[in-house]
Amino acid sequence: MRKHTAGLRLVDVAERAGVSIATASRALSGSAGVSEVLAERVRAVAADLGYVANVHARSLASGASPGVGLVVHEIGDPYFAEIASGVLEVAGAHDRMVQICHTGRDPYAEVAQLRALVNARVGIIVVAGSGHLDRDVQARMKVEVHAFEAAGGRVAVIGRHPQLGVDAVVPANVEGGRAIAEHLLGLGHRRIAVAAGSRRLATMADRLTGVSRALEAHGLRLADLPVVEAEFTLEGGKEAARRILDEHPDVTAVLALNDDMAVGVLSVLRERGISVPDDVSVTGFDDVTVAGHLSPALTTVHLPMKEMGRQALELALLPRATRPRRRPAAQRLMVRASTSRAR
Amino acid sequence: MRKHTAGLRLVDVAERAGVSIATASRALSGSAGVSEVLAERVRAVAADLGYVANVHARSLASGASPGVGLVVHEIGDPYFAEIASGVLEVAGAHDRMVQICHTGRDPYAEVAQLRALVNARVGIIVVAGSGHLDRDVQARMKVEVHAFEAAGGRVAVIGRHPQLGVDAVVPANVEGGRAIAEHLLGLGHRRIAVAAGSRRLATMADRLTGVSRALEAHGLRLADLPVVEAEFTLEGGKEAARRILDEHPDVTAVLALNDDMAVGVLSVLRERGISVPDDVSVTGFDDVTVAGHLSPALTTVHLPMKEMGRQALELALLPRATRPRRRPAAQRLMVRASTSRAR
DNA sequence: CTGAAAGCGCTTACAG
DNA sequence: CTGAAAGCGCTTACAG
Repeated sequence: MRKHTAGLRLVDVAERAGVSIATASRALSGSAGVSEVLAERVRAVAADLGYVANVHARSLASGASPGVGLVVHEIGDPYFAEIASGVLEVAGAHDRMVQICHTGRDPYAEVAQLRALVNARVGIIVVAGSGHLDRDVQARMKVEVHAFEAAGGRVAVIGRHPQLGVDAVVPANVEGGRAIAEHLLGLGHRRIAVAAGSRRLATMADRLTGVSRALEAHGLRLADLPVVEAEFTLEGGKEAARRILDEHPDVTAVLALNDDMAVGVLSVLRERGISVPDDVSVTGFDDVTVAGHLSPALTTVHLPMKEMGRQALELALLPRATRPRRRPAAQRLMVRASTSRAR
Repeated sequence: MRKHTAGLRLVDVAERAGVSIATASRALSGSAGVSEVLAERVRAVAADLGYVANVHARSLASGASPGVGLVVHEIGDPYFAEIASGVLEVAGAHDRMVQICHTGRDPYAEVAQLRALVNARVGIIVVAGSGHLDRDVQARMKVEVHAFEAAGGRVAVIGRHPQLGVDAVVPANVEGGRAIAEHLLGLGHRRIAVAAGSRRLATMADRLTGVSRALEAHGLRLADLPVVEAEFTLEGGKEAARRILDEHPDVTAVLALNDDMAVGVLSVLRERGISVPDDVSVTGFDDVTVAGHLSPALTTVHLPMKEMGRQALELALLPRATRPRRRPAAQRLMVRASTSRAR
């Protein structure tokens, strides 16, 4: 904890400008009811002195806070780092600070972080992690979010959050899943294994739904394919790949449901001397910046993460609408070097 | 801005516990001078009610703030994202929120962000961006930092910040530069081009110093090599690579001074059909998570970014020492597939 | 050990 | 349009 020594206070600029602190306050916050002459004088004095209002005093007195809270699963992940970049960009343009929280992919940690943010009295919260399909998690999220909104807070989420009823930026996960699966099917792959994250995540469920639809269009069923669940990370991808290769050595393609996992898959394949794409094709999802520079360059589904971050904060900056807003984020199939015709 | 409706206040728990708010406050903050019986009763009531103190009121009254500010160049960069991950981890363990700021690599923006953080009344600031060699920038940084420290704030930096005199985590940039250059020289490379970021950054200067020393040990001089400056990013790497190839088509190795740039270099080389490492060897610096999974896997210098983030915050969490503390962070040469004997 | 009271630095009805 | 004053929700000397 830090002790402030007394800095410059509103009284100081008020005195110097020869007005009351009430007038000074109004002039500085730009509220109506001050003559332009006085307002201008006060502002000049403040600028001259380098005065900046104490956020805590201001927030306490007004009950309003300019802070924005950002909840991510793991900031070290490129997916979230790129989203955060977009959020920071917009926050900067609006002179707002962003407080960021990790959840470590634990849905209950997410609820706890949400509460911490509410307690920190931020005015806006952006939740970048995927929604969860677990009823209990949903219910808890809902409690926090509604309490926050009831108190005047604004929240926007990235991804589908069932039942939450807040403004959302929703990436085309279903379409992306379908597109990437179509791509593999079109190349003649039938023995496809899926490296997936937790199926309890809405994002995961949606991507799998897309994959399933593509399969059905080809007379196949997702249930007949090995779908290996692991952590939604590079390490998780490795683990999934090992299980896939051990249990289903005849697969011709591994469809990983995010790029991190795909990188892990590529890594295990390389270790085992299995050539990509000659022996096995591999795909990812997200198209993080490095995806096109991997070995081999990764065929994946592009999602505009940074733009999604920007849009989410922009939504949250808007006053609340009567019905939750929904901004779709388009996907785009990126065919690169990690896929080829089935052998 | 958000309007709070009245939440639970300290009075509420004090009343319910049958004590004064003074006692309640002391019990909850764990300060001495309350009987254990009362303290326990108050804590039980607070927990029961789900009471959490209003940070703004607390900060205003006590003059102390638990917030930590983190300044990075660009959170979308894996280097900074990984550092941020370490910072968030430690912050979480200490129940502190972190406010994060972008500088977009503009040193003056860095100074401005620092000031914003000071105004936001955080108690701790971690500066993750490299120090700058420009005198004017240094002086301004120093002013902000000292004002902050004088007011009781704690700051730690990552990287060398000349003249700043604060606790620092200092990566072995000189040694790393020397190691990576040694590696190339050992492979017989002599016509080496350097893809560098701004030489005004201390990090860059240090890495170049290391390179220079290695060269001298082989009777060469950095001044005789093409050192191309560009942005310290993937795009900058591309630009540098183009200039290097156009102006010095005979180089046998490109030594990029961070991984982002190296990725850009690899990308341009691929475009032009130049084989790595057969025609040209390429090296990076930092060893971001994906470096080992690039095409080809990148020979680079490993720096423990996440650990550096952790250590920086841990330093800042310590009370100020009489002399600034210095935690070195070791480098490690990672030889992978992007380098081979000079042709 | 406990409490009444002042004070942190602002904002905002309420008067004028 | 302007100002005196109350109040936001805490902490912390100061008394007892």
